[in-house]
Amino acid sequence: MLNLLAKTPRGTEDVLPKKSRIWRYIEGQLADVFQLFGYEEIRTPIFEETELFQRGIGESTDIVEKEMYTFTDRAGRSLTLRPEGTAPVVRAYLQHKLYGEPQPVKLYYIGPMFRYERPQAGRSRQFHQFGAEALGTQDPAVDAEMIAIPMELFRRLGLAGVEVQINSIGCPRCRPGYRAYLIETLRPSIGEMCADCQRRLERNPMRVLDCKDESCNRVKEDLKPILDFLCPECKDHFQAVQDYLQLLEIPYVINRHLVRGFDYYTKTVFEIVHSGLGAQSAVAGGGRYDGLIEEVGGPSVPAVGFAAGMERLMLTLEAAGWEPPIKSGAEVYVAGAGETRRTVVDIVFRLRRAGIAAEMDYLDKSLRAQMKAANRLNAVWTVIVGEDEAAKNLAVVRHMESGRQEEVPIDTITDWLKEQLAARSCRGAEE
RNA sequence: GUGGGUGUAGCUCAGCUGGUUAGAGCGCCAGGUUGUGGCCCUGGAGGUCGUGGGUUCAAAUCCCAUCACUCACCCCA
Repeated sequence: MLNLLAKTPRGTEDVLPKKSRIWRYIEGQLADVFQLFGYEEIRTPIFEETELFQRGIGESTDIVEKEMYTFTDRAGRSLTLRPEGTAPVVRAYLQHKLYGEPQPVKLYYIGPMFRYERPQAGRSRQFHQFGAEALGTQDPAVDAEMIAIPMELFRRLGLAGVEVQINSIGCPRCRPGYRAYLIETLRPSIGEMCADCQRRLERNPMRVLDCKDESCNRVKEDLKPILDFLCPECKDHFQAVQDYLQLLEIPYVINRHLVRGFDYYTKTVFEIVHSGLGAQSAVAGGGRYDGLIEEVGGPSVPAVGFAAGMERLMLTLEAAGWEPPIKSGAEVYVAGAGETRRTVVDIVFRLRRAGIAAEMDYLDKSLRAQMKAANRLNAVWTVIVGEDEAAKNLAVVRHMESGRQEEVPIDTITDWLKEQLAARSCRGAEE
């Protein structure tokens, strides 16, 4: 269909104006919500030392094993396009010794992430996440905050039908016991499990809980949940997170099979899912990672975070029939008839300098075609400059919705329109 | 990496079992109104039928390959 050169690489896309308007709207709401919750923005590089992700996310995770965009620069360093946002934030926390500042440090980010995967609905190779990290506290109230932030954003956007799922996967003290339990209990019947689970049992036994294979699940029916194995500290913490969620009136369900793919998680893990997404049902996910900072060479500092997918969020909004509040393309269109080019250009630029969005024709079109364009742009007013009137310093100003029009002196047109538009937005604000 | 589906105009798609110059709706441009939008009417531009090969007198249509897109698995936002 198209020349390969006239095409974005697989798994990437251009965001054209129709969509970028939605992006900007959501990004605006996002900035407001983060501000309310006390988070400030951090912008980290788009690539990092490969080792940061290997150590942070975990050598045996799918991301590190087969999904990273890794390259060698001219000096022979191994660099990787960031596949997620937490490790870079933790790196920045250490690099700039933010642990020396008042704790917790609360940061948010938004930007592109890269994973080499087969694209499908809600999944691409370059995608965008926004997320937050709170470093330096183990207060379960912050765990709840990580769920409350995206929920508040969704509420503002009017997105219904999301479900919060939470679980606890314990800590280095209690999780090994559960892993051992799983391996011990399942190994005898390993032959009855699906191929995926046989592999999972070696690599990441907790993953077998998440399997969808029917026959395979019969073997696991009687398995005890990890919640039965939590140490007192983890148990209390999980209970406290739930208490806070109830206090905040955020509905949630406990998903005992929720595990998540990164090695760094401890205690609380959660996902926010939406049915409009197809197979990739999570719009947001996150959890606590009390061991990560130490793992990448820093002090032992507890932390929690979440990340949400921009494209996935927009898919859910689309599925729900959501439309962004869009401003019209131009407030005023200036049309010309006859030899009036200079006057038209003059009026347009004066309007723009006065802060009024103004547009004109650049293709020498007929007046009729210019009116069509004004209509398409949703212009509130159209200024029609005719030869005869212009000679008398006059122009016709037409209110597009009502068709009402009158003659206004050209040199007062900016103020006249300013007044009209201001009156209109006042009325709009009252309604 | 594995499996399924689909590639015809800018967009959404017709084109049956192969048969002249490949169509519709929407969009775009122009005109109907030589100085006035939305509705309506008329006309126009725009297509290597994804690409390459094969079968055939003849291929958008059948066969093969390839590429792209798409959905799903694995995994994740």
